[in-house]
Amino acid sequence: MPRRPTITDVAAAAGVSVATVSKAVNGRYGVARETVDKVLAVVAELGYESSLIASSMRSRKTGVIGVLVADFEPFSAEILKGVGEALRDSRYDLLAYSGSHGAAEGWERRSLSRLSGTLIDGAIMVTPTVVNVGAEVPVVAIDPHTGPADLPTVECDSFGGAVQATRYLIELGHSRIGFIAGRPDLRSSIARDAGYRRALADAGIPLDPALVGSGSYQQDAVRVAALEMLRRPDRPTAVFAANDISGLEIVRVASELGIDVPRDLSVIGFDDVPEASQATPALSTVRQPMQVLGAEAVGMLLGLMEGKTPAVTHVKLPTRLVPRDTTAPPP
Amino acid sequence: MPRRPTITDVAAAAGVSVATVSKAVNGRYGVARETVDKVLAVVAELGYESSLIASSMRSRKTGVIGVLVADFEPFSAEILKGVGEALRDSRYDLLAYSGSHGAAEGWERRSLSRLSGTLIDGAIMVTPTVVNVGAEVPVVAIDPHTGPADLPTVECDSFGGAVQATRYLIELGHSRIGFIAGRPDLRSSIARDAGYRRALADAGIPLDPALVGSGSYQQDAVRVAALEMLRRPDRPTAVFAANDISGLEIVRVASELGIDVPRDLSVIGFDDVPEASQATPALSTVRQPMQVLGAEAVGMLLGLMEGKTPAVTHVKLPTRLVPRDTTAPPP
DNA sequence: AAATATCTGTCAAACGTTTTCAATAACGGT
DNA sequence: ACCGTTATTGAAAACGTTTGACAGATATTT
Repeated sequence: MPRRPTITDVAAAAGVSVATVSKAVNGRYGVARETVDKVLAVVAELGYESSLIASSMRSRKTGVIGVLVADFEPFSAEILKGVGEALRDSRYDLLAYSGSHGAAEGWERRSLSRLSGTLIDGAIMVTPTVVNVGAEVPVVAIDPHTGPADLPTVECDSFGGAVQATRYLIELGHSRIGFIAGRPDLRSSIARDAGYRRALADAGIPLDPALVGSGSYQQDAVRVAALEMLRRPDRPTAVFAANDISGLEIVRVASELGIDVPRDLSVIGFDDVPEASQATPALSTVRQPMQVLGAEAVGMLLGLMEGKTPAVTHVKLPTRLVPRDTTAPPP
Repeated sequence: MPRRPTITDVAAAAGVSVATVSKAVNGRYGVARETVDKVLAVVAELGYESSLIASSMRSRKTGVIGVLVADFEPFSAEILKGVGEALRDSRYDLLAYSGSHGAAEGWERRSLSRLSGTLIDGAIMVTPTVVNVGAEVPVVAIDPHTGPADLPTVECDSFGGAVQATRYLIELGHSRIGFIAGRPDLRSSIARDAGYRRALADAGIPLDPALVGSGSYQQDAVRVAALEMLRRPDRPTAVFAANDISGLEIVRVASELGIDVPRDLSVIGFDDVPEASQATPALSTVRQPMQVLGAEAVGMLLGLMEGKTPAVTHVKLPTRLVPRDTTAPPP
């Protein structure tokens, strides 16, 4: 059990004081060139690395950024990827913390308070319900579905994306366009609904309430809504789904009903989850640049951590239309 | 900026010494019942939480377990989920660290050495190439593709799973069964190959080298191999792919060649990635219980951390056959 | 009533750093 | 030779906690 060498060991081996070692290692001013070299040589030889704990203790900085995710699902994973990437060449480490499942109400706040100021220098929350944080460290929220509006936030332009998707269907020639909504309590979901209505209104197409189903982002709810909508004699020729999971389910339902996609029915989703491109036929959708979301959040957080109040505290990233094989002109 | 209260604040407010507070908070023996109550009341009132950093400093324990993942992809995410779940009711926190991408060779070792003994009490490695760790903390590897054999390891029974899959095809009545291999340098890949051969041998079916293609787990390599195999006049009636990605690609190739799956060709994969069940037709496969992998690793690691040398250092989890829509009796 | 055991609580020393400040050495200018 | 700079180094304090040794006070035994 070779004990990890401490700064004292290095100091002894190099014949200098610990203070000098510390300065040399951290590149502080006031150490002779040759002393630095000598110390560094010993450091290399002994394989010394300063203890994150001990240095944090003194300097009140841990060099760790915490990401709170509700769960390790694909969406969070993509964001984590982006965050990790963005952090790669900063001097920060990434601590991903999942409080998911059985956890009692309010775990976000508790986790945050437990970690903040003691283990992390800043936090990014990727949790649907964002807490009104009383944290001692800067916090940025990614795509919060609900929560206080004063928290610095990075999200996608759900409204714009929905307009884009709907308009695309309109431009293909569709005029009977259905919509499967998401969970009515989520901000993004509401925005997508609004975008759909706006695009319709812009094109002068009246909204037919019979073509709006509620899916709640849940597979069976979507199935029910889709079945009902597609069985109508005046069924839509195209459907916009508030997310890809819903979109894929609609395609499945259509195929069960013998409706050919995209010949008889166009379907477009939202998110561009990995499954969307894997499916057959590949789902047309609106891409959320999730990795960019993460990166953006990092940029914002780093700014906050340096004490500067950033000009913008609410970033909205543009979405991109990704036409694939489930959309075509109406029959 | 309300400074977070320290143990000193609590001690002052409760009119006792810091030592007593520490003992009360940590439930140590030797402090009167009513004193504990008094202290705890103050703690609650002030919202005191001990500094992870400071306590780690003294007690040499951080209460954090690190998971090193190569990348935040679905596979890792599932494992993280399992690990997080298993850690939920232990007193440990989870630190996920990704060293992916551009990182230079050997990042695993460096990250581990940087974190170990200073920020984490134990580590789980979910990296293809596992380092010959000189870490100061216990380490468990999950499904290492390569690396030293003396490291405690948790993995799936690739061999058994491959036997299962192949035997299943045989039982359906197939006898010309192809195999698309994975990367020849990975342990799991080799085991799947061996399992395939074993099942064939057990059934007295001679191995036809023409029916074994090398896919390397890469989409285009799989495509080439599959094309070649399926264009043969004596093409197989079933194919076992070393992983789902390969399996899905084979289905795709088959459909391009006008070969109906599963009527004219059965395909079975390995892993049960989310896409497998989403695809149409849904891919038959062999499921790796990834969340269980994570949980198992946690159990092992916790044991190691308590100093006990566990009876088994190499756990092999059973896989489960998941028949879906790409397998059927031969024509 | 004395001796001893049991219980509580406090003191002070660690843990490995960083950082401030004073001490020393070296140097150039007069 | 002396003094004022400047460059380099080391001593010591601080960060917030845990913990072992110890002292005082009660309670128990003889």
